[in-house]
Amino acid sequence: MKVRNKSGNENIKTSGTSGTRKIKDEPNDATSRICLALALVPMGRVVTYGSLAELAGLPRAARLVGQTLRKLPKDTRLPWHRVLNAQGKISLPEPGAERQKKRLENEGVTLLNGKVDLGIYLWPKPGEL
DNA sequence: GGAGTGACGGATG
DNA sequence: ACATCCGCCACTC
Repeated sequence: MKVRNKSGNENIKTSGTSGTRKIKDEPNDATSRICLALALVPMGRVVTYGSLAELAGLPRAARLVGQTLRKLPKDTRLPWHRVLNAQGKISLPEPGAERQKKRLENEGVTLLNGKVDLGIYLWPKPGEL
């Protein structure tokens, strides 16, 4: 039996009571919801950090998305490569940027001059969700 | 409990 | 279109 969640089981605990949380914490922590929202992104489509945060119910927490993705394990099945910044460009420094680009093109996402046309690939489109 | 941080975003120059 | 600055939010030390 393989451990699909090496730490997944309770990987994201601690922060529950981080303090900033005033009333009760919601069913899921922010990090968890970001992962869930990310899992919904269909292949061949992309989302921006900001929109993903919003989809996760965390408007304005775009940076959180970045920090969260940063912590993702290498073997994660989440489509982290479908996340781009609001400019339609890859934010990842160097190491992963190339891999991300390759994966995107592999899914049919065309990068023009290193940029993706969000008007076409951004998910969800109005009325689509 | 407090300060620093970041795979961002939007406004400005 | 590009570079810079400031603001945001939750996480980490």
